[in-house]
Amino acid sequence: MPELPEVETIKIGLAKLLPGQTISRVEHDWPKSFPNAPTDVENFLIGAKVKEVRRRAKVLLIDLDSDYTLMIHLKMTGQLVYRSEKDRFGAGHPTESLIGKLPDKSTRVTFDLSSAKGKAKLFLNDQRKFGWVRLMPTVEVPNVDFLKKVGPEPLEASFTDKAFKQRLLKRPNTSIKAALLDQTVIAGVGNIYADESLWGAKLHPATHVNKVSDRAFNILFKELQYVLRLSIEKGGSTDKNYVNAEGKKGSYMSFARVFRREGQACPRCGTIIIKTRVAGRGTHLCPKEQKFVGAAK
DNA sequence: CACTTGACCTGTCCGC
DNA sequence: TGCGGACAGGTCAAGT
Repeated sequence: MPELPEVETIKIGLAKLLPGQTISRVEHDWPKSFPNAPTDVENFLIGAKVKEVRRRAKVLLIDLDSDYTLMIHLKMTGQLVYRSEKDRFGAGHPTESLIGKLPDKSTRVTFDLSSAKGKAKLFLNDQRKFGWVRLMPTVEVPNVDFLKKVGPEPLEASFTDKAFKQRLLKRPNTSIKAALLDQTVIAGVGNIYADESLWGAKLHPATHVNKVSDRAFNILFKELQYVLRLSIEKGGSTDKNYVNAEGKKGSYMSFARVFRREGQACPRCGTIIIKTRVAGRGTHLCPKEQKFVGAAK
């Protein structure tokens, strides 16, 4: 569920909190959450100081002054929550907070941090255990399979409508929704923003890519950028358990037009929004405005 | 090769 | 109330 806007929101939060902090200890209770921890932690993690926090696609990168990087993928239910000692590591925030005392039963990895300002902890929580952290030399980051194959960032200024169309046409015979979700086509789009942008462009998610007109590509591009930017501004989407670096929810869901709004009125035409299945995913659409125009020839 | 489906997991919800 | 099964959806591996 963390998609581009959610991971970006966490990145913005951690970028204010982590740089300058030294990692003093790490614990993990689920080996798959931190596969290479045993071999590299002592030498390259403990005692290292955080230099910078970055994001690429849905991946978070925490660069350390040991020239190692923590690469983190939250997959579906991952949370990365920072608590300072002042917060007693878990009093919780009075408002907007989804989680209370930490660690909780979904905590998989705990990093202890220290700086001149005091002690803190960073918790990787993950109910479903799909997420992971890996430690690797910073220079190796670009060579990780996923990052070698992943497509361009949709909000980069250099990413144009022309490039958008070109990338999607890499998958001419699949549905436009499957192409949007394909991380090797474009980085960072998941189920929420695929549905939201397709509604914006009045495109049926099952429309085959080679049936999409130039005009529709251009509108879809603008709509995708719009929903991603709006969501970052609103702190992301909290559907079930997404929270930012401070444990707070994002509010995009109250601005969503179709996602999780089956049974409600389409904001443009009033038709009841339906939920169906496209590209193996739950898919929300307005059946009047998003007509299926036919499969590829 | 292009594309789709299943596995990885756990919590929640729905029907019986 | 309890219980089985479907469902949630990011990515990789396996299948068509």
